[in-house]
Amino acid sequence: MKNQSNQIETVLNLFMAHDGRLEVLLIHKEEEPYKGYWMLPTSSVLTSQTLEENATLLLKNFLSSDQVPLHQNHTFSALDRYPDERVIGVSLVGIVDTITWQLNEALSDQEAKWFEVANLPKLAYDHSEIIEKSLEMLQMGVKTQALLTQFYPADFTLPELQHFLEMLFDCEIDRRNFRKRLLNEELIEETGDKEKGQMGRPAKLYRFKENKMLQEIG
Amino acid sequence: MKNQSNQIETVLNLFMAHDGRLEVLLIHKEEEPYKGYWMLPTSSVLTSQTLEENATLLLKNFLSSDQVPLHQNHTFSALDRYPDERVIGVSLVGIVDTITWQLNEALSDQEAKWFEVANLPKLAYDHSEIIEKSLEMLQMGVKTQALLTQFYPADFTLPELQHFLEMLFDCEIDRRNFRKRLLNEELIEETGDKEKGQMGRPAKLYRFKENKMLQEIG
DNA sequence: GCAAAAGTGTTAATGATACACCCATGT
DNA sequence: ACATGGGTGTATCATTAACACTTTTGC
Repeated sequence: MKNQSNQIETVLNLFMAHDGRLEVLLIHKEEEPYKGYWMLPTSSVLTSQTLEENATLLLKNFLSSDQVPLHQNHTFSALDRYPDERVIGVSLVGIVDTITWQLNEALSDQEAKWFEVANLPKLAYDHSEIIEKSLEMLQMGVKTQALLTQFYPADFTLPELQHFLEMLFDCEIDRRNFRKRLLNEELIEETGDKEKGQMGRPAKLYRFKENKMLQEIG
Repeated sequence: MKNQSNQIETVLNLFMAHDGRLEVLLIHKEEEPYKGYWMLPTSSVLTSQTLEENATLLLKNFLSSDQVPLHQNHTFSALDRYPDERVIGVSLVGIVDTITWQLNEALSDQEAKWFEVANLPKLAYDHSEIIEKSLEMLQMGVKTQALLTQFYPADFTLPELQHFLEMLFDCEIDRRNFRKRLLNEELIEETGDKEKGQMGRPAKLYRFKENKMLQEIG
């Protein structure tokens, strides 16, 4: 009972907001089991690493930056997670902002790709369930903590932000009230610049001012 | 890298609301390290168990009931959690209501005891940090999910409930507004009975009606 | 009848919702 | 000048916050 050993892995959920859409990074599985499926990146945890250290190393395989704060989520321990052995998976969620994001150039689209969350391919293992949980965490985090600023650290437009939230919470938000609220509560400020290259009137660019964040959306 | 093995334990956080106070179950450590300290119950996880199964077995050592739903919280992996080896600890939170609670009679006060959270003894390992995280989770859960009904499934008084929330969120709540809100939103109903044996006017007893729950407190 | 704690209503302020027209750009 | 999408203001409604006196019990 005392020296029972388990295999543990971290499961990395990297999310990005792209044009008001939510995307997740998946890699292509080249071997059985689940050959041809896509999956979240995973990595076995050594006894000399914390979960966060392990996942940060894993992250460096995919991004040019390792400055992505990771948020631990649920730990999955179902006996049939893997076909053969029991592997405990700890899910860690990272938010990649649109400025920092750079997929490692050594990786081809065949190997690793951003997928829109609303339109995922067949997923290996229990990764579909893991992503589901991560989405719940993102909703929670955007409401209560400052996760939104991690998606949009700077230079976002209000329509962009609005569409992102509408998608994440599957709801509709009134443009005028949304803008009014963010400005009245002095959460954001204009950068002075405007978006370019879109159709119609160009949108002003904003950034968040402080760390207080939206209390309720959706 | 593939067959790296880790030791995993569950860490059981049992909470109870008692007279509007929040209490946690601790056991007394009889051996080094941390001899004489108190700690949360823990149990090594076998490869044949899920975390929840393991913690449910652990729970049966302390309570006469095993009908306590467990809520998984954070997983702790710091390298120095234990003095000698690295043990990953998964924290699980259970809420014991005032009706179901029965400490296993084989246990003396020397072995296992409920402690008020505001007044804890010296804690072994990182259990102080673990309890801290659990409290955050309880706050969250009481706000958004129906965790409050798990603390008070039935026959509570409104002052009792109010004091519990005031303690948990470290805030003050107006009696009249609190009562009005719960009744207006039709969350609770009178049982018809009244509290007995207290000083002053006896309080009416209530129970929750449905599963919708308070949205915002504190 | 006195102390202790529970129960009750009204008003003011604040925040949320609903809604329609004008403005800046590219073609 | 027209199509596209972004920016703006006001009135109403709902929710929250503030506040003091009366009622029921035990002693």
